Amino acid sequence: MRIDFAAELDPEQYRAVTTTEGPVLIVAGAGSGKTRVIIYRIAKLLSMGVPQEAILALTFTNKAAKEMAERARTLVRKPLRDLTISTFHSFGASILRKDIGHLGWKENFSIYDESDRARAVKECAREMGFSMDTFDSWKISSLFSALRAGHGELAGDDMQYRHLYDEYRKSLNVYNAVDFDDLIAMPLELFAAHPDVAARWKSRYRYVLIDEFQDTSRQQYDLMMAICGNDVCAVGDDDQSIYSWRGADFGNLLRFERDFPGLAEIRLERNYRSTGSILEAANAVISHNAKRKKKALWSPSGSVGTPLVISEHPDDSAEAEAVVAEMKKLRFSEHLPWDAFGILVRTNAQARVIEEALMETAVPYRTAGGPSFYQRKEVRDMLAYMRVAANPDDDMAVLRVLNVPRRGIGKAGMERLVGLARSRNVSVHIAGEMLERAPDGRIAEKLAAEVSSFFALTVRFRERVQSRAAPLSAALRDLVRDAGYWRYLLEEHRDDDKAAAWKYRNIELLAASIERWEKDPDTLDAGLFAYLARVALVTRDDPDDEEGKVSLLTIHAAKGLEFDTVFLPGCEEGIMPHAKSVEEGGGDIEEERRLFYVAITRARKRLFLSRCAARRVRGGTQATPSLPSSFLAEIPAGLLRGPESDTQGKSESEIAKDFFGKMRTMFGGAGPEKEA
DNA sequence: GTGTTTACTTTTTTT
DNA sequence: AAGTAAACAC
Repeated sequence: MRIDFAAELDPEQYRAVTTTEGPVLIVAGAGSGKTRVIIYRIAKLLSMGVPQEAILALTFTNKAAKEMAERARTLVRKPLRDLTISTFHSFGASILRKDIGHLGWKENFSIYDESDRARAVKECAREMGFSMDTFDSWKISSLFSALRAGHGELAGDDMQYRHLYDEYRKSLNVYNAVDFDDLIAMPLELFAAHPDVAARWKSRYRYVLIDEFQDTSRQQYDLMMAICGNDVCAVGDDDQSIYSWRGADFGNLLRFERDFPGLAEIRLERNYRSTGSILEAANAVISHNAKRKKKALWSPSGSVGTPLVISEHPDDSAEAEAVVAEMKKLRFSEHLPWDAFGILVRTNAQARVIEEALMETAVPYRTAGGPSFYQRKEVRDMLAYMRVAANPDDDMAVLRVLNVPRRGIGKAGMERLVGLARSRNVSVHIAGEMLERAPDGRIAEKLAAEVSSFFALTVRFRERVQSRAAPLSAALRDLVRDAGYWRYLLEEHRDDDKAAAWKYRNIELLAASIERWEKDPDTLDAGLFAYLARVALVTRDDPDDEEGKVSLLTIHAAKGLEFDTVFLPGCEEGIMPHAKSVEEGGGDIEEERRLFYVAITRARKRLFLSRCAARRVRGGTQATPSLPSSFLAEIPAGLLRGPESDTQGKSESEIAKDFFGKMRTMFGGAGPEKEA
């Protein structure tokens, strides 16, 4: 590895990379080469002879972790198998994987996502006799999540759930499961109760690097402090803090300065990404925030670029069509590939209309919104089978597939089992065994037999995988057959076998992706548990940057990315800033502004802002017409211009298309689509 | 015990 | 609009 650090980095970056000893805080503005600095820093450490296993880099999203690992490998040009680059949550999971025994869980614990969590909370509530018709398990379970993550508290009406919370926590232990928040909270508990274990982890990592530091929560900060020594480097930008709703606390920047008084603070304000107009707009907008470290991005190239374009539309589908039309125009006039465009939305719901427009015009696109592949019913069923195999006490998984395909265990049977389990404070698996040993009557006997044949299926699966008789993917394919799942799909969709085939295909895709993962040389542990831990933490598909496609993303998902041209539809009061953040109490307008800032700074050359008066909201049209976002007024007028007049620079067919587009929005309902 | 109909809410953002 | 959960019929 030969890297000329001084030549490949600017002076501030160079300092950030080479200040390897002692605490460092890097305040890195948008587009200042933050990821680059981290990658080079890792390379620097390795070039100094630091062993890979002594380096820990923590990021916030799977996507960032993956990208960082890939870029580091490319730069260093050798495999980095012993380097730890992971998210806080998966790092927490790996700590628990080794040492959860100290806390009274078993190593084969399951990781619950929010739907498992909500369901578990619901079970507990039912058990405790809450009236289920008014009980909102999603709401309560996210309250519990906040509680566990160390923000939010039980107050007022919510006090009644205190006992329920305790019950929920107990039930997780019975299920031998932990939830997302436990992945951070439990390692902290572990370290507090077992200093020897803490010392072992701490001694392993000599150099610790934290990315997106502004998005870390207080607990994550504590976890960092438990692991790191004095050679710790935090990289962040308070202006890009957009996760406070899940406990991110950019007060950690101040805390860090206080906890490491002698730290070196390095500021990266040189922006290599955007034109002068875009930077000026971004700086102007963010300067309205009172709570921030003062800084200003500047462009070393000094190019001004084109003004930002703002346009208004009668409704959201007209807005979507305008975005598509503009892209087609630029693609032609500037020879831009599709992947030069990013369409950034505040909410996933906004993406729908745009997706329709893209599909209609056959524009290739990728999206990170919407439920992930792993959320699909048939895929979740398969994962549930695997989870039961790994951890038979995982009741949420058991209840999901115990009668899928139908085994004649209906509502009554389920209630019987769950009732028995709850009364003895054991999992359904154990309850099934108890029933088998001491059945009372014919029905119980039959029930017990069915339950045990279900578990036998999963045990067989586990044994094959663990004895390495078959790789996971092959074992899964067999399981689909042995469980009769394929036949079940056919029966479920008797009237359209297309749907059945589609679902079967998804299962095949799952098996194929497992196979790929198993064969990947970077997979250190191709075991069942490792796989499940991995997929549990993937809540969203990170679309592998497919080339040649427009990106349609939420602003949150777009953080860290950049595009030649960015579209920002929905610049309306209520969307951006979002209504939920404007209303009384917990709302945080500054965070919304940061979100707007993040969106603006994704653009390299062109930025198109748009808004519309009427938006379609679940069926009907929105009650009151929307007003323009108050953030728009914060952009200096000199940087903005309106859309070009309709006919300018357009081909005849485009003009014609526009004409029909207008007709459609004026009269509605022209064409095959139905009107709400 | 299972299949069908009806009532109803929903996610702001993500690990 | 869509998808789920509960209510209802078989």
